[in-house]
Amino acid sequence: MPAETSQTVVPRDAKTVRPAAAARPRKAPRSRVVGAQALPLNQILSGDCVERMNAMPEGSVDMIFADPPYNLQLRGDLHRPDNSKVDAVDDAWDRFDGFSAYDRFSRAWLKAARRVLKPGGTMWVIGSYHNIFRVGAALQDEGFWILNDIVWRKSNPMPNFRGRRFTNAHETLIWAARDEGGKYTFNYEALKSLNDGVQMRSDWVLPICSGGERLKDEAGRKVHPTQKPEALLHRIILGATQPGDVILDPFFGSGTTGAAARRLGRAWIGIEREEGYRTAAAKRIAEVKPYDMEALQTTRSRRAAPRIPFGQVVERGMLRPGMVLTSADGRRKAKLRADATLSADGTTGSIHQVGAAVQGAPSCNGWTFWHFEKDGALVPIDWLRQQILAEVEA
Amino acid sequence: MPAETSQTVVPRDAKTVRPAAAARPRKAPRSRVVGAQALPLNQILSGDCVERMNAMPEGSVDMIFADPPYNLQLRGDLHRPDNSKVDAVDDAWDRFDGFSAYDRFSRAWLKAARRVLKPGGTMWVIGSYHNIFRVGAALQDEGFWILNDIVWRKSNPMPNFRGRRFTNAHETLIWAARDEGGKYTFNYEALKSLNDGVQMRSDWVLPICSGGERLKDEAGRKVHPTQKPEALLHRIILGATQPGDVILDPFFGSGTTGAAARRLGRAWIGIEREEGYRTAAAKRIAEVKPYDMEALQTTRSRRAAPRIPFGQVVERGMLRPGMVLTSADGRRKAKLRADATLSADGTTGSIHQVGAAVQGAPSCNGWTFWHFEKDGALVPIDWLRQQILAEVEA
DNA sequence: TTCTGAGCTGAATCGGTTA
DNA sequence: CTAACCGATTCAGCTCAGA
Repeated sequence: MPAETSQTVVPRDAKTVRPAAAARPRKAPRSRVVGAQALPLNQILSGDCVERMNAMPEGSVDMIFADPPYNLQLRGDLHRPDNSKVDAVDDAWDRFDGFSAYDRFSRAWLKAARRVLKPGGTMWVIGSYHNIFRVGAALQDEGFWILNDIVWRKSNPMPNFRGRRFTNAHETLIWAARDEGGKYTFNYEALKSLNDGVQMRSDWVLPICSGGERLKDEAGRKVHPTQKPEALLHRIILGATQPGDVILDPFFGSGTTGAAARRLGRAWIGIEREEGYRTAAAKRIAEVKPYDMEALQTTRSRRAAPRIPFGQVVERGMLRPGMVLTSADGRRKAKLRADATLSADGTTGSIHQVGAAVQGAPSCNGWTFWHFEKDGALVPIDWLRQQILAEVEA
Repeated sequence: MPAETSQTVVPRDAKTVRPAAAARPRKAPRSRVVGAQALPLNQILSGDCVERMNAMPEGSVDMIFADPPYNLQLRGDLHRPDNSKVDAVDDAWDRFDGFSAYDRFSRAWLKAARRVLKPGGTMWVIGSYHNIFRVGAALQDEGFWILNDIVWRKSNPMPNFRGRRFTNAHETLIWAARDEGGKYTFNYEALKSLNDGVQMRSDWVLPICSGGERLKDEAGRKVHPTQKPEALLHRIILGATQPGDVILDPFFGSGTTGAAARRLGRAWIGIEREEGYRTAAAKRIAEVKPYDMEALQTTRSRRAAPRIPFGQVVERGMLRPGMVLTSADGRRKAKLRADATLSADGTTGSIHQVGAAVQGAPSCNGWTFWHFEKDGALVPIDWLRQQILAEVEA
């Protein structure tokens, strides 16, 4: 793709982006005139998102997805235990001069975003604990009405290498209506069928964006440090918009919103300051093949079988720290501790480790080896796991 | 339990609450004097939590768990599809006049809470999307340093009856240190054990409080509208405090924090305005049987083990100066000198420095990198340290 | 062609002690 | 206070080389 001379980037085949709603024209227009101003559809606008949004007609957009800078405030380098260096987010666009500067930034773009939303429009914002509380409070102050907060539980997050905190395994999304009482779009049935027939919950398990989906440059480096998975946008767009709706992303980045919107037959508008991101996003979106409407019906999410750690049995009070577990024949004994480890014969460790140790065996399935007394009989602790499993699955 | 005449509620057997740290007195005191003021331990204080906290000594509490009112502002009643009425949270204490009143309330109690925290203390706050963004922003403004946000994913949430939103299936906790850079308690290994040997993530799956754990009055009505499950507090207390630490809960409610603290051998202080809750909580906590001391011994991290200098290994003659140490694959070699330094490739220094140098790595744990030959096999020199440790510990 | 193991990577506010 | 130094710390999933 040649260097851009105009201010906006238009995918080569923008004309084939066809909103699917019957009432829409067959050929998607490059712009839709609303009031005196034109609405630039299926294009990536350059420049500052507040200025760009303020130049757009009021009340013209059905949904906004925003992935603003997180204000991470990282200090030094971080190395993995194998001494390799973590490629952290250190871009200039993520640096702010303290909370108040970040708050001013947030209020400015939120105000502009709210102005361009239709009365029944909704907004999605994603963030982490570094910024999401400030953004959430600011959007409430601006008059948005929160409908849900959604947790994106990452199936494959980066671990905590130093062992000083919990693995940061999720990000938070806020779904908000422009106004309290607004008649927003929520495709309850579509999401329910996406979720194997049970209503969609506020926690979504999805992998991070990696593999073939992750945009790379010629040298194999990631194009954007925080590219979002298209599956996340798929669920958001499917649940909160109708085919043909206009979706605006003021922090367009690698263009995931545009790619998912095009695939799902929605119109989109991106705003992005960095030319490199605009170029990569335009190329990416141009290569997207929109789904047949029919294909939308068949999408299903996989649900992995949950793993139940032994610790849950203890936390839930099903076994009491201090009590003694025994083997089936009652000859081996071990004492349960509050962190769900066992201690016996001077060794401590997991149910599996201690089970192996007391037998002098190389390995052991502690779930079936260790028993507790219930109503006068010895019952394997695996019975307790089955109770939890049945509850979690239900 | 009789109606209270005094201002505080003391469980009948408060004297048996015994902090487990060796340095503590055998009988837990009703109060601990710090400076000029007394710290009321294992008691439920009445009245306003801000006033009560301000009457406590500064820097006297190890951990705070706070479950503030959620500011739900429900409009009208909520009915299930079968027309039964949902017993919603609509108590007077949960209504605030708009966001600014709630923010003033939040800042007041956060400021008071931060004052009573020890320098290395941490605070946990739980909330939902109605209030957590405001509380999170306020605590950042007050100087708290967020360590993690944690998602409590409910395995059995109340479904969304109207089909207009996602099932609200989680609540959010914020874990924050009093100050940036504070040396907080985090029992990494204990939590890892609790999670089957993999590090604990920021998303926790736990059932809501129901069944026998849920406090009911004589008529079978729930005593408190938002009683938290004890499993949640078990994990928090086990992970973020030591036995004998003082845990404060300024919104004590049904006393889950006190019950879990007592069970886990921690001292606790509750503050609660409503007499009915105080009475129920005191009765509940009095019935809690603390775990054995032995069960409270949790898996210790290597960080907490006494430090053995490598020089001791040489001094004791376990390794002989002049011999050659190698990496696990045998490719890197270094010669041991009498002052317990190594020399290789022209560089000399500690086991760590030379290990890093021969690999060209930024750092290296020499204990696990360097090996010596024992009975024909390569053994890491850390094995020798373990021998000394076992001897020192015994 | 298919399997296996080594290697790499991801929005990260990721030490503590002694001199 | 800073600086030096010790030494603790990772999970899931994809890619690719080699069998």
